[in-house]
Amino acid sequence: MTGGFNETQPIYYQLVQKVILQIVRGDLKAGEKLPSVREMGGQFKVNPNTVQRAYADLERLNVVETRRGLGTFVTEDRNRLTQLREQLKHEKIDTFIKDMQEMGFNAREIKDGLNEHLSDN
Amino acid sequence: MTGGFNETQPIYYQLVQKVILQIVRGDLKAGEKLPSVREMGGQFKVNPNTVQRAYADLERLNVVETRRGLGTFVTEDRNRLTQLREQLKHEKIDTFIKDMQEMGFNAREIKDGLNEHLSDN
Amino acid sequence: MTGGFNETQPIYYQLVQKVILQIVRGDLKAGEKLPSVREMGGQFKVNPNTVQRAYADLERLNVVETRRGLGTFVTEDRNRLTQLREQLKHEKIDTFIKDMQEMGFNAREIKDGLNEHLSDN
Amino acid sequence: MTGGFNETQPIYYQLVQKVILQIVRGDLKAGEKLPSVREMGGQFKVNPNTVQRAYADLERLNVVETRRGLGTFVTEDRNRLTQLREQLKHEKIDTFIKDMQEMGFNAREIKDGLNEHLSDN
DNA sequence: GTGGTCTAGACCACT
DNA sequence: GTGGTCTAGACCACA
Repeated sequence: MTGGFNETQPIYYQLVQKVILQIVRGDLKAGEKLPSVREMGGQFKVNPNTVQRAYADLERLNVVETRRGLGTFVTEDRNRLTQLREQLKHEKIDTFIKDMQEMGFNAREIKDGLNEHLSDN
Repeated sequence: MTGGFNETQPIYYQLVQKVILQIVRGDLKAGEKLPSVREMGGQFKVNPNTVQRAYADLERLNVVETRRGLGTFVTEDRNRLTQLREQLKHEKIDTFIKDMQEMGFNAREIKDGLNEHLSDN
Repeated sequence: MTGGFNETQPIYYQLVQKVILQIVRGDLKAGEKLPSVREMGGQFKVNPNTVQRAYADLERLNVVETRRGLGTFVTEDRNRLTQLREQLKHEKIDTFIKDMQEMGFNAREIKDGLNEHLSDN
Repeated sequence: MTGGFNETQPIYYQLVQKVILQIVRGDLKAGEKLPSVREMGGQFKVNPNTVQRAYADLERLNVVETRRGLGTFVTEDRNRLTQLREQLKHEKIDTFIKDMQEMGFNAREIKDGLNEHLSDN
């Protein structure tokens, strides 16, 4: 609504996903500082409280750490970060396979379909 | 996905997906009658208004037809149904590949990851 | 500040503790409905959003469940509830012992001290 | 305790507790000099103002004395120190018993639970 | 009426 | 300036 956000998911949750994606891609590295809640709020035309909520969720996931008066930082725990990447990869693949099988496609069709699309690029 | 979030998708949208899935799987065949709005409302403990909205969306997608006084039926247009199946397959695969690439995985890793998971079964 | 709350702990957290205590005592039983966020907000002279935050935390702890449009309920999972009671008991005892030992008291002194106080009642 | 909350206690208060603990344990003896405000500030990565406030509280409790130009010292009043130890012991035990009883445990359960944990060591 | 999300604006502790 | 908490008030989907 406000700044290029999808409608059905809550904004704070989209922010969570966005940051996780940046970390998994390596755009945000271990120990790196995230924008302040006010900065990111301005950037995405969103209330700082909404960003705050996203950061709180990220902290709950042990993906970021906040240091009082200093800011919010990607965790220094590199194990957590590689674990996160693997976890997301497996989840993504699992739900993809499950969805395809639910639609009635077998392993052969899934692989072939994937190969077609990958050679498109 | 990663945390304990409520399902954020609107219920009517979940119903749309559910019906489409049943059609694609062949559980609901061309011309077959869908449960009435009330029936399905009772079955899923959902307000009939919500079911109504889902059926309206399905009609907009040319997947079902409503016949006044008779009920709602899967379209007789079998081309539309096979087309639907192909369309969903391609969409699913496309977004899967896009998501994986966004996370920084290349074609090789995607294929390998998929093969691992498929051989699990 | 507003309604009989301790100063150093955030209000939402005090609410979390309060509800957990009521559950552990058995004042709130499995499946029982909690007051609505607006009700409890009025009762404790606190903003409904603050209550909302407390309820969200309780849900994260698998202690309550919310049902859309219906309200917030103590979980039906009785195992979780007895587990919670045991967990709190052990945590309480552990930190008590740890604190006493840090202050330089040995097991004998801790037991004796406790017995004195218990016979006071 | 039960969830992943930030430490909500003010830092100055944590310092007060820390010093009192050292005194009660005997790590800091009657008349002994405490680290200067700056030293302790550096040691715990805390603003000297915060340490200052902690020392002021300790002085109010008649646990330390500040001598201008010399520094801050544990009181020479040994009676005050033994009294402090007893006082803390009783407070600790009292609130422990009160908390356990609030959670619905009776004297028997409290004693038994304590004995289990003490024999663990 | 019920919970869920969001905004605007405020105050606090800490650096 | 930074995150953390809280309020007041609004809108939404759901029952």
